[in-house]
Amino acid sequence: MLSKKTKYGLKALTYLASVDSKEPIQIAEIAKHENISQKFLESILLSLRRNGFLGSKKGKGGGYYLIKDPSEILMTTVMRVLEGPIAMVPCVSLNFYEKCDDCPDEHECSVHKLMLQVRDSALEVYRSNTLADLLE
Amino acid sequence: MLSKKTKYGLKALTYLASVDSKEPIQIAEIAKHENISQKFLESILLSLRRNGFLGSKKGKGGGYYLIKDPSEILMTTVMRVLEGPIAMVPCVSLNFYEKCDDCPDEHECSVHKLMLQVRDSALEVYRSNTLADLLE
DNA sequence: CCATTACCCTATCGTTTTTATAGATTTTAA
DNA sequence: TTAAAATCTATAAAAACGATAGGGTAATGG
Repeated sequence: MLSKKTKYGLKALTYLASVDSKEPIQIAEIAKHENISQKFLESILLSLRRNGFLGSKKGKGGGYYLIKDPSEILMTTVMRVLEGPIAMVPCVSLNFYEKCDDCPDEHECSVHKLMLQVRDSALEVYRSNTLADLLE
Repeated sequence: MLSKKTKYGLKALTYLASVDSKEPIQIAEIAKHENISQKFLESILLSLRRNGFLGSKKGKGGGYYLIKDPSEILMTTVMRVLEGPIAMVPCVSLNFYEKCDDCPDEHECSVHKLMLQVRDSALEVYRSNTLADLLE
């Protein structure tokens, strides 16, 4: 299951991209427009800022804004920041690899074999989609 | 993340297919061979039986056995029974559809759009793999 | 009858997710 | 300089879920 964090994060990014304004957009506006808990969204936007997707401005007239062009924001990086590993099992993860403690040999493991294919197919989707692609 | 239930279930199915015996295999043997908690495996095998993948025999010499040929066991059906929906979001699920309560219109939703592609790509993998394919 | 093994129900523990609460800090506008 | 508007920070509560254990019941074979 996709976490709400990721879902809300994607929606917020999409909204910011659709508004296409250089002016910062306030959290409250995004939350209202996307039916999201404002406080929850607050922490999501914060992590998106820390990871280089968003810029922010404090005080009156402040808010969040996209730092890069939507066509340069790949879904692979967004997903990894919001959702974590793209692989369904750590032993097939490119960026979050971890050995299974119950598996003596990965190369003999049927689960490994299947999940490798699933990872690759998901990766291809994320790689071929930017934020701009989700807009229209 | 893939749940351990699914992981263990797949491993158990693979083991039963690899043994290729008409004789029932005991839970304890599967659990030991795959390093799985026996009690947990118990409930997993039970649900696999209830869903038509396995047969069982009680008492001395009892155990579980495959009811169909491994080449006829599609990963789509296995995954749906063990893991649930293949889609990451209910609003793009074929077998477990549910409307999002925060989304006024699915067709306008960027998350929907992306997750539709992810679902289709995963589906293609699961459809093209049977239990027999995981064996070798 | 007795040992073995699957079946079934329930409780528990731990983790993660989601949301809520409360305030601190920074910036801007007047 | 002051007040308001907004982001930032920390905490924790609540809910959901995952994984596992315990103990008893039912069937089966010898």
